[in-house]
Amino acid sequence: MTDHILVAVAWPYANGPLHLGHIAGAYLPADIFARYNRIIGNKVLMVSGSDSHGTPITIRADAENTTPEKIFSRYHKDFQESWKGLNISWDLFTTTDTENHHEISQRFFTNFFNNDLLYEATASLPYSIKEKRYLPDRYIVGTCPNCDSENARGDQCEDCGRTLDPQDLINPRSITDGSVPEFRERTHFMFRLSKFENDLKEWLKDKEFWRPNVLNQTNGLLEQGLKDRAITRDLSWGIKVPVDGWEDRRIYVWFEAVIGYLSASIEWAKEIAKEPDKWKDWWNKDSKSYYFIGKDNIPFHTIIWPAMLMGYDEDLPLPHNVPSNEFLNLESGQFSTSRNWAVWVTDYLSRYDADPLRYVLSATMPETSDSEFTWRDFVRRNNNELVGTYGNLVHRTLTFLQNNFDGVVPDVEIQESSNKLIEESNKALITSGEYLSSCDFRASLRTAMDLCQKGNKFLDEREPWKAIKEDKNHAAETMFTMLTVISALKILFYPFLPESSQNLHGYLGETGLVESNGWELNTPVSGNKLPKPKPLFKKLDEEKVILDETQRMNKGN
RNA sequence: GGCAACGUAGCUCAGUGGUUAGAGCGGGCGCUUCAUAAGCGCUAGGUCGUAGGUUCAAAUCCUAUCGUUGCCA
Repeated sequence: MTDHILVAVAWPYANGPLHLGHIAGAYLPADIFARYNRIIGNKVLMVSGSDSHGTPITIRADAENTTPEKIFSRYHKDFQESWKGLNISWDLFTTTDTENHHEISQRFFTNFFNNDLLYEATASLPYSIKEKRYLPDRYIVGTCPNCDSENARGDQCEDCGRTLDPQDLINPRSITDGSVPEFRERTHFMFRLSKFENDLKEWLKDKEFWRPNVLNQTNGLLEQGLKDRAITRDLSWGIKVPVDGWEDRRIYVWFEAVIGYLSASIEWAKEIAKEPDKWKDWWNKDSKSYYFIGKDNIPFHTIIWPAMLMGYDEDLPLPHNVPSNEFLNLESGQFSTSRNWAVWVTDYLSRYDADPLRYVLSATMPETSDSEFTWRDFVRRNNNELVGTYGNLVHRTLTFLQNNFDGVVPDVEIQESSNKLIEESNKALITSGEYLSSCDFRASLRTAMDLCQKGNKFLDEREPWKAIKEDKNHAAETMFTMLTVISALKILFYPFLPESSQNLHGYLGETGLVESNGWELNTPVSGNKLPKPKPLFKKLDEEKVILDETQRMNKGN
């Protein structure tokens, strides 16, 4: 049966380039999941885009004396390059700065406005007399009332981590000109989030298959009770509030960014599929939507976005699963764009291949707790696991076939002991597929690696390099079995290592794309002559890589 | 301060009530040579953050506490 699967992935904030933490957290698992679903025959729509609004971007633009458009397009370009290099298989990666997205976001706003889901409320907000405008929270700095740090921001103190209001700050001042803001009463629109509490609780009842952190955190928030949220801000960069007299306000980013999942699907239908209604195939109750995000984003996808969907149109499907990941750390520290403690994707790709990174990040994916990327681990996994265990198994098999059988798949009768290994290969495909369906990516990858070890063991036991001298049929039968195992590995590793699998597909004498083969074991065809293979992966010099990369990081690139 | 997740071998991580707690890497020993000196086998190493409790039985459940992380105030 064909399912429609929406793979919705967090919208990266376009105020800095992508680093490995972003990839391990959301983009790689989403891509693995999308590739798996396509190869088993499901209809996948995978969308996201650059989040182009919000104050970090305007702050950066101010600091660099440029425009928000220039900032976000710079990083949008970096994102596009990263996706291409890493083989992230988007159907559409757009931005929130499209006419389409503005229009659909305003449609949500107007719909809520008309259905009494919005109301006006006043709050005391910082106003700059000098600039004659209200300032965003982040534009105010001052002394933290909690820890006395002198550079606390209006939304949060970086030193003690406490969340703040600009009014809490002692000696508040504007970051643009140092002037002291005046606090004035200002009216804004609020979204009646509290109204959806019971419906959300009801919806969550059958979600026991969600990851514990995601489910329990969501339930915890619902137990505490939901609060209505301000939906408009005093900004000039963003989506206009579609109400007369509100021309100088913008819709708050938290509200419009999540709408991107829907607006991007609509854009895809219009611009890419050229069938304007096609998006509906993924936005009805028979489809399933998966939201790949990092743990900092959980409430937006398990409470706010579902509430918005309920409020907007009850026929729209709520998230089926939100397999949020925890965080990836780098060499015992947190990834930090501002402190430049990161491995940037495009920079990585200028020195190394995509598949080793995809492998290492998959093997240490932070599915249940924060995990860690170290260069030593990267090189070791590349050399021992990819090159040594998987790559070498493939290479020793294929070169043996070239050297002793002229590269021709032998014609043999399969023996009992071989059947056992072939059965294992089939079992691996089933088990691994189940893991992928339930978003257990590490476990799926482990299943593939286990089969490699079984293959290596089989070769060692059969010793075809000895058999070839006395009993060529025996060696031939071993090789035929090994070719079968390798073709299973090609499929098992495909969602994780698409490039290597495609190469292996070719070395096994197949033409066309590996994903057209389906998630099943293909028996080699006797008599086929296979091309001369090349190693699937490159071995790296452990000490050299560590030295290089450590220097690079300490220099801050 | 509230909510939530996590804390298990040198390292990275599995393991949610039941025999002597597991894997991969790293260490030690041995075998093998088809292969990118890759592969296979054996072995050492842990009072499962701490303290109580429930149970015939707990890494696994409960309570407290410490630590890390995220969200919220």
